[in-house]
Amino acid sequence: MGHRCCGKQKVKRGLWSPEEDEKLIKHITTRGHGSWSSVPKHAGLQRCGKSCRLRWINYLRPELKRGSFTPEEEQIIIDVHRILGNRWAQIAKHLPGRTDNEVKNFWNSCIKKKLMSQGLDPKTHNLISSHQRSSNKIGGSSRPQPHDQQKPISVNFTTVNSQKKNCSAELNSSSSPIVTLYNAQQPPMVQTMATPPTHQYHDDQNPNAAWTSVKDPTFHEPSAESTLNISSSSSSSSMNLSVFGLLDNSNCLYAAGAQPFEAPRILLEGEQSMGSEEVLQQEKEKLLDMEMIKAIDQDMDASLMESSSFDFSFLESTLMSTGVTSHDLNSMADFAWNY
DNA sequence: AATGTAGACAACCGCACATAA
DNA sequence: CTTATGTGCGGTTGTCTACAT
Repeated sequence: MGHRCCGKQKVKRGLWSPEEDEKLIKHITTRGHGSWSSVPKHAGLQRCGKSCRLRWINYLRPELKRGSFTPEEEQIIIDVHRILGNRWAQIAKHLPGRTDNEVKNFWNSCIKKKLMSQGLDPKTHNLISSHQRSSNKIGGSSRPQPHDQQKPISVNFTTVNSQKKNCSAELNSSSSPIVTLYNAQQPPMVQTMATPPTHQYHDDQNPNAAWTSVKDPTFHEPSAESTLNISSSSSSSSMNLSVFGLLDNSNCLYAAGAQPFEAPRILLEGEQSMGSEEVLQQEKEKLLDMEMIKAIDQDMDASLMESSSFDFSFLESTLMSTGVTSHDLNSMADFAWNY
């Protein structure tokens, strides 16, 4: 039987036998994989190189962590997915010992359903309108959601229990922030959250140490004045500008590949113009943002706003280099506004 | 007990990209 | 510059198992 990637050779397909596994492990541990296409020949396997590579990466590698996902891992997957979308390989990099395939399967079989049962679109992490849900049959449930027509809406990730025995990674009420989400059909709005975001920390020196959730010290309680409406004509992009630092705290919207665009600054009632020190501080922050945007710009073309063509791995490395880790993404993505 | 169904996971397929010839 | 080859990735399909009818 032929195989597309191996041409004429007849190769075995389907599940791997323990004997095949043994051969592959023996070969790779003693000689390394080198060129994957030559592995089957040298290891005495009737498989294609691609299949050997996949088997090794997804199943046989010694550093792989087996077993159910922990609640912390699940939270990381949700957080990173909110930013990166279906970039499973990138998401898996945040979870040592997990493979992209494993993450993808876990997402499709478990997390996706949880989100949908909460009325959230697993693609955008936004609330699904009742119309969308009934027409798309998302979640398979027609249970009406009282908040469908509202925005913004606070959704607590702790409300849904696992329906399957294997979904061991329950969302943890103590570590899950209340996230403010917006109906994608409504004009975007930036609003502070009802509760402070939490950051999760982990002792890098001690991999076995438990994750701890800490309230974001920079969080300020919402005030009536802090709600800000932003209108836009763009309708297709789902990019979260706040995540990218494209919108800074002085209403400065940064366009890709262009100089920052200073939106008209309207003083709120009772607000006083800033002193020179405040201005300096804001300029400093703006510069930091610009540094990051400049770095991103180097790797982005004019189609930045098409999320499909955006280099997320570069963004990630940029975020990392500025000290932002995946565990900080909770608070970053909490101000999700999509259009 | 037999059959159907859904979920979990493993594996495959096709495409895109990088690099060497 | 073009072509061939290898690798990585995301989407999809296949298989096994547990549970329901």
